[in-house]
Amino acid sequence: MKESGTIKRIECSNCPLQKLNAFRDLSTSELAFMTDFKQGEFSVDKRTHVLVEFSISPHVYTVLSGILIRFKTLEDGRRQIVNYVFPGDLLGLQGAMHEPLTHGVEAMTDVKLCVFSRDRMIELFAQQPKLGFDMTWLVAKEEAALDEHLLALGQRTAKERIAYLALFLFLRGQETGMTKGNVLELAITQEQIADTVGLSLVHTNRTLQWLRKSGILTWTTEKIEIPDMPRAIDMAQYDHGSRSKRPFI
Amino acid sequence: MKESGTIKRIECSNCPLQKLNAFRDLSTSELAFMTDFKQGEFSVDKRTHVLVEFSISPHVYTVLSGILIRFKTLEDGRRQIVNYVFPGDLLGLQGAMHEPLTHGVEAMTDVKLCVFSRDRMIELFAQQPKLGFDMTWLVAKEEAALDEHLLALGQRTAKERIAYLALFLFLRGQETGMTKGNVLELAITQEQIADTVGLSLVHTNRTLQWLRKSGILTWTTEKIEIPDMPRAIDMAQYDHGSRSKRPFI
DNA sequence: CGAGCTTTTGACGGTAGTCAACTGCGGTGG
DNA sequence: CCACCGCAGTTGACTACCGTCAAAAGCTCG
Repeated sequence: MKESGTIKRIECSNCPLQKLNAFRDLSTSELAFMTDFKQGEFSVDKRTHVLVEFSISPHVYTVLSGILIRFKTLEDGRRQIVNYVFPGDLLGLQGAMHEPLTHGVEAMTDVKLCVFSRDRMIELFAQQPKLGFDMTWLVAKEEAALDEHLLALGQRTAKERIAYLALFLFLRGQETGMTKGNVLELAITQEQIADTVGLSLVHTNRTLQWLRKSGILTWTTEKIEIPDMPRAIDMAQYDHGSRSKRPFI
Repeated sequence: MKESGTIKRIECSNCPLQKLNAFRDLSTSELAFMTDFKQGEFSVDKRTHVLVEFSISPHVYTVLSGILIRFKTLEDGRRQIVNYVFPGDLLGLQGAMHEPLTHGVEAMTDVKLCVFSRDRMIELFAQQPKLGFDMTWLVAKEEAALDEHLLALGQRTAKERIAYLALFLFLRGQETGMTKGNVLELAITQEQIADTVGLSLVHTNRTLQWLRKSGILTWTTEKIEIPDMPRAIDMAQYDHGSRSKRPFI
């Protein structure tokens, strides 16, 4: 559990996310506001714990690059990964101002974050209503993703769940330009997969082998490869849903 | 699947939710704005489908009274109830303006809703930034609840899950003044419970009997009774979390 | 080379799903 | 009036999916 990070400032007008066509364009006024509003950048190494469950954080973040996990734990140590955080997503937006976090966040890859002050959040809503609106939209988008995860955990079988998760990660990676062909390079352990889909490590391993042998998808420690997309979608009962442009902050 | 409803207008300053101490007080300016912003009220009967999955809705709602469920379905008919909607909660806030809904909503009791125009939502953010901020907070609050549900489905056993759900419903009912002592009157079928916790109907039934015989909680068709609260909390590994005042719209 | 982590394999047991039938209750209509 | 129906809850028998325990095999790294 390393601790690391540096703070520096770059122009929002050069924000790398602007280039991705999954995100809407910001006006010059919005860009100017964001450049001022932003406190700086924060680079964290892989495996760093960015936010600690039950602690209080004065910051809100936006992901510039990299992937993180959000998770919750039970007293006896059982852990549930509740979602994966991709570039453009918000981080640490808890209900109230000074409440303890209800989940932890850990970087799965090296990550760059934009840092904002939690206390100044209201300024964004006051001065740039459209950005405030977008923020609500972003949170609502994540809520919709959690609905999907709940559907997976509650109704899908082991094979379906893992195929669903592979597709979910692959497609989100694709949106943010992290895929090459039908493969997403992402270091993930089988224990993390197990903690996401609510299966034991052993059963997760066996299910992964089954999916591999069936030719539907190959999921190794360092990458997800989906050679037979139609069959994967079928196996996962995956609903594409609408993939309109996301707002971003 | 009845269809019913009436539209009428009442003053937001008389909003019954204001009286509950789970909600923050609105300023007179905010109340004035809301009274204008609100399109009217919508009364729906128990069992009515308020929002239909995959359809497009021009409205956003707030719950004045009653309880509803949000659910998603798989093509083969499997259904997952993703959350319960209580007074003060938002309804139908999808990401974009004109995207099809990703979940359906059904009234579990007779319900009164406040109706707002989806297209005019941006006005709320522009004219009452604090309300816009509150709206984001509300969505974030629900997201936190979904995180909890995911933890339950992914990590908890059958007994724990059902105890968790009973507590969750009871406590939310308590917040909104719907409980009497240690009982919440709420008509719910075992099939609905099963579809929430991701267990089969038969196993749900057996688990309910086990919890009843153990004296932890009695959950019948028409009410939830929790005679032994400490043991229920222990069984569910329930984390109270912070119960600060919610914003409301 | 050994330490530690991740993946893999085997054996066994238990929790939970499926199938099917039966009960109890309220509503409806012959 | 009561037979009949539909719905919700309950029960039994059987199955199987998945969890647990344990150990071994691969890997990376110091």
